[in-house]
Amino acid sequence: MNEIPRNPPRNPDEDALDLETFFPYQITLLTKQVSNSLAKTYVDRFGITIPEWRVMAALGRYPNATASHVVRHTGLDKVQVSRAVALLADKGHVARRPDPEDRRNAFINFTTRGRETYREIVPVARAYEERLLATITPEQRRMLNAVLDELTARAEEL
Amino acid sequence: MNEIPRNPPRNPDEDALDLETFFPYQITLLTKQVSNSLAKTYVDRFGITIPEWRVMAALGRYPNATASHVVRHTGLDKVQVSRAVALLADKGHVARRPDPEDRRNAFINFTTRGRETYREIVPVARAYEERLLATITPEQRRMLNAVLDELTARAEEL
DNA sequence: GTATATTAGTTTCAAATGAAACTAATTTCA
DNA sequence: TGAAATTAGTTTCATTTGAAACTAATATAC
Repeated sequence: MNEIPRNPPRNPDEDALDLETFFPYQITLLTKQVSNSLAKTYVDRFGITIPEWRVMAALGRYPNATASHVVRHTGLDKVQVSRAVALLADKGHVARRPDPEDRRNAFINFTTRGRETYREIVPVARAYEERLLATITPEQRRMLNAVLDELTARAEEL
Repeated sequence: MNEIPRNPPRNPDEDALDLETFFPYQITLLTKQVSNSLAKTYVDRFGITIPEWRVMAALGRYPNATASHVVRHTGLDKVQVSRAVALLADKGHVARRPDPEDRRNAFINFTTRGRETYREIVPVARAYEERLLATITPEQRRMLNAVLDELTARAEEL
């Protein structure tokens, strides 16, 4: 029989920190879980990565955006946006059109195919969120939403 | 004058998804912020990475742990633990002692120096968490804690 | 007007990541 | 027993990441 080694004794140090209740740890674990499931869904069902999905989400809201606009609306950095847009363009989901007024800019838009894919992904993303949040009350959802915004702003200050 | 390009028109698509209120997006942003600040603190002040800190946190709670125990208590995978432990050993923070009963196992423990470093980091980590959460009420903290646990369990199911 | 600085976006390079292969030790079972 | 399977932990390798360097275009300052 292959015995499972006993867990070592707990909390030898009075001031030991409990990782399980340490907020940065909790949120990191949850984010990893959520990102992995979503990434798998996006790749398996739509052949795109999370950065690509984020760019599409930004374009769904703010069409005819430049890469800089996408950066502002996705939390991705410019390198990630550049790469994600290039990949989406390869896949025929978006097209870039240079700005004749300032040729450093390029406006990014869905192709017909890209818009169709976007319209398929949105309900899938919403459904995932819905299932994830299904066990918490509407009141908790509101508070969670507000608290996350507050903490994100706070974290930027620190 | 270099004009800032206008933001493109908003919400052309009735069913467009708002990234800012999409839970997986919110939590990803917050986690990125928090991890980056903490990582910077740990590297600058203690010369260790987040995985190394997590291993130390696990050892503070569960001393004389094997790598498998550390995996269980940190949410890191075995590759990350193997590497983090190797780095901590190089830096003189931990030492490995083979289990004479089963020589596949090695017990990991703080060195004197490692324990001192751990005792310095804990209050810094707590202080960061405290400052981060300073603007939310104790009631919100409790709920946040409970909701994050609930959602992590839920995300594992999905 | 021309030189300098700035901006948009891309590419490069080095570090971080994690899946899969691997090594060594132990357990299982025929 | 001893061959096959399992387990602990490490190494390898391909991919992801982001900082910094770079290119091209435009704006600013002299």
